[in-house]
Amino acid sequence: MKMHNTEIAAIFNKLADLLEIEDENPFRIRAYRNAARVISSMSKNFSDLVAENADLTEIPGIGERIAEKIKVIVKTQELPQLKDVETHTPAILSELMKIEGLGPKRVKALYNKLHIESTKDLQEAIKKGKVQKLRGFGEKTQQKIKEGLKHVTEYVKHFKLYDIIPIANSITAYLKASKNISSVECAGSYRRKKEIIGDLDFLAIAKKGTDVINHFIQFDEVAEVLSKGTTRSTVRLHSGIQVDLRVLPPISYGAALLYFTGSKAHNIHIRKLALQKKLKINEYGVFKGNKQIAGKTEEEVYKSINLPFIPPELREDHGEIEAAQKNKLPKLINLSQICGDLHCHTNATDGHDSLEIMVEAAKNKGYEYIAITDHSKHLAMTHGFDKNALLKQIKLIDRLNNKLKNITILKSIEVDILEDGSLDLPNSILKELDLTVCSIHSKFNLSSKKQTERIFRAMDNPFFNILGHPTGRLINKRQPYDANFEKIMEAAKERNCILEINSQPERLDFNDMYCKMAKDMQLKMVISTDAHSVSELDFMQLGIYQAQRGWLEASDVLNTCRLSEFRNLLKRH
DNA sequence: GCCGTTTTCGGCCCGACTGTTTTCAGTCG
Repeated sequence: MKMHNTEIAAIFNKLADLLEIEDENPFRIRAYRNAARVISSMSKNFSDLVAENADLTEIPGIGERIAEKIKVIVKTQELPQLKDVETHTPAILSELMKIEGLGPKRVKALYNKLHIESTKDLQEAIKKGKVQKLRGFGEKTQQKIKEGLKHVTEYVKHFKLYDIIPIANSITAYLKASKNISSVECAGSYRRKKEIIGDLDFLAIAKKGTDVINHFIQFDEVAEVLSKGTTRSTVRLHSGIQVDLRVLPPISYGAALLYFTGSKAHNIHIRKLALQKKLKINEYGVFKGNKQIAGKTEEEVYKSINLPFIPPELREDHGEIEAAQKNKLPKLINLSQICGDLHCHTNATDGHDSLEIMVEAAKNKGYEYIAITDHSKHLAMTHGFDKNALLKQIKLIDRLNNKLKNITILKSIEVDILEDGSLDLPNSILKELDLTVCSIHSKFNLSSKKQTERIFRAMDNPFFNILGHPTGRLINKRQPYDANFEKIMEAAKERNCILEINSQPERLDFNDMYCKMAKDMQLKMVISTDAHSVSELDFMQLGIYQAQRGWLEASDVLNTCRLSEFRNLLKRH
């Protein structure tokens, strides 16, 4: 069994939870949590790193001790130290820590005084009113834990960015309508454009906090007010998402925006740099002693520690601060640079709109080209094309291209990669096309070796151009298929094949880490929508966000090129 | 347990809100 990075990280997080309950050295605990974060955000698999005998201590946050532990975990699937801890602190207690309102101290008290080891024990103790009698707990705390217990299963879900956008917009509009508020920004992971959002963090600039907070909690969608002070409040909406609002004066706007945008790791790194310069950064500003020397804008804060502005999409402490220090931040790609969409379906297979309507919509977006990529026959449920159906579409496109002005339709297909790595249609027809998008839609469960070789073989076909949704993952639903994506990237580079960033909200595939890895390897990429209707052509923005998080510049993405150049870059040899 | 343009020892980001307390601990972000 190959351990995945998330599983290794989970072991360190669990160890950290249990040691926290045992009141261990908080810095050691922080080191474990930090390592867990680093491990889960690495694009390269630690099992492979260990197999290659790589020096893990070169990774920031991983020292000799943790490196040793990782090796043990990879080899034995467990960590003896965790087993030791579990002999006096049951592992299940780390589950209780996930309940809102319960931290290490309270979990410890519940375990020591009431022998509570499970959510069921906890429910019963609450029913009997035992919890509120514990020292330091009280009636309200017991009630809060009772509520927390309800939500632990109900709301332990994360929201896809696309689903959150309209919610964030409606809250922004609602807050902006208040005349007490001079500006509003949705910060947090939303501003960093993460694919998954846990909660929303709003920042409002106003002279008086109380009026703003009172306005906020009266928002229609608010189901429950979790906390409410003079400058800060937390609510839960009917949709289940938690929303924080923080109110600050204009002089702190930049510092606050930086602080609430995160990520936490980015902020910690920034603050450490400030300390080296004998400065203190908090959400109110940059301070020298007691004197505020910056904070009105984010630029000001960065400048105070000799850094240029760092775009929110990069703020993960994945090297952006070091890059900024060397003045080597990427010039991130943006939507206006896209010249065409290279993955679209029509109602000839499983799309909603006709070819003509899709093309017209692409033209209205100002695109110079659009590739029509209906499915191939293997996907029977989509009424995928056989050779004759594709031929018919090719002829239709030829006719349309003769009539159309200002846009060119590229003849294409999303052809299935079959189990043996062959493509679902013969080369005799593929050679008539301008390009192919080749994708896996079946047999997701092959072994890593077989899956990797399947894709190698597909890429060996001279008519293979773009690998569609390369990892096959569906956010919150399906893991990427087991394959060695680093080797696949190397193979793509050797063969001059292209990788797709699929902009469908539940795919966003490649993810940010693979994008960055592909950029570092100087691979060619395209950003496509996989649109099944006219409205889905708008998904391009989501793909752009993902590319920005992956540090991509226009020069990394082929569909920022004009048509003639794009055609040249498509050529395999 | 990690890390180093002040360090191989001695630091480790910083503040708001709540509830249970009579001055602060616990939790959260």
